[in-house]
Amino acid sequence: MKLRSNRQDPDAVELYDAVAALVRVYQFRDRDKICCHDVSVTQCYGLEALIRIGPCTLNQLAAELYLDKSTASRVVTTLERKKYVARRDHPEDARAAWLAVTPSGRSLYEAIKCELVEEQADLMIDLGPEARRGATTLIRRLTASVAARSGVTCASSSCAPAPVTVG
Amino acid sequence: MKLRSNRQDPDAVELYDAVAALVRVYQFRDRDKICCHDVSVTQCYGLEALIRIGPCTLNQLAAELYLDKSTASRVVTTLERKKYVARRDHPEDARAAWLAVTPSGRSLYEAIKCELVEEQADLMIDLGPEARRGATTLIRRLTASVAARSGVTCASSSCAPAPVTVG
DNA sequence: TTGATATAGTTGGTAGTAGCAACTATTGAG
DNA sequence: CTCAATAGTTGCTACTACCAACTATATCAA
Repeated sequence: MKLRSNRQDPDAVELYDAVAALVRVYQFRDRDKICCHDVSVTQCYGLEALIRIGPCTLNQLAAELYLDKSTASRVVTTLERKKYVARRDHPEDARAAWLAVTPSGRSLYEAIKCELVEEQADLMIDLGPEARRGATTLIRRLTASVAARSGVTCASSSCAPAPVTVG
Repeated sequence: MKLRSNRQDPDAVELYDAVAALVRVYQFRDRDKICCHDVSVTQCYGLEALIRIGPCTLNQLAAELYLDKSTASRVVTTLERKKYVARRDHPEDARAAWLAVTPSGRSLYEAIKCELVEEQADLMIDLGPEARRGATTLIRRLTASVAARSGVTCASSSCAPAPVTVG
């Protein structure tokens, strides 16, 4: 593990600033677009996760969304009330729920995604062709790196009592 | 304006998926790290904005954060209660507030940023040297593109009354 | 089988996020 | 001076998020 220094890696500072700005502006865009429909951003993420991983239990969904199970439960409750998700009995475990997107949930998500992708296409016009390729690859790699480190809830270098983590 | 088509640009779909994943995983990381300190993610963004643009009015802050002024007001109220921000009288307009970060607010933000940048440095280890350069540039360009289009709250191609979406 | 323990999910409680609408105070224009 | 516009605050509603406590079911062990 790298020692903490007052003088930080300038590349890291730049990348932090860049990603922070991107995340903020995307959060806003998502709020702006997604909330025009019947759902909030979190609800839309929930729908997306359920479509991506298929029918699953609440705990699986919560893990997928990096949320507490109680929060996930309430998100599902709202989506259920709006008829976009159905809670059924789990075939093998009577304790567990079996969450599935309804047809109307699927088509809502398709509509939202369609609009967002179209926006994306519009703004890629400003990017050169080789940049388009590179951007996706880089962002994926970055995401993978963050995700790989994020399993460790609060035990990493920062927050916790005892850092002493791996390299 | 481009016509909506059933067959969407595959590059755009890829980039949308990649950025969506990045945003989600960053939101989680931010929650995880920032909330170990005394503030929420939104409060931290508020602090960051105030430091970045300097003392300003509430409306300016709200615009910077893409938030409604009422939400911004409450965020400031919380930051004020925690002694990280001070509300003073505006020198020229008696209606307006003059928001300034306190020394303790500044040092809290520095500490948080320091940790996040360090994380960033850690995960850049997984990126090749040329990728590091490229990533920042691309993400900046992408952010600028999104931001440029985001002034248009709900008047763009999307949100409007009648989507007539695809199958 | 029964009892201890673990797991899946829900619910209560608290704090914060977010927008709209209504309101107060102040400014600025005519 | 009066009226419209603007800056901020507050009431309201819905949702997000966590922890802790709880119910029901499952699983392991004796």
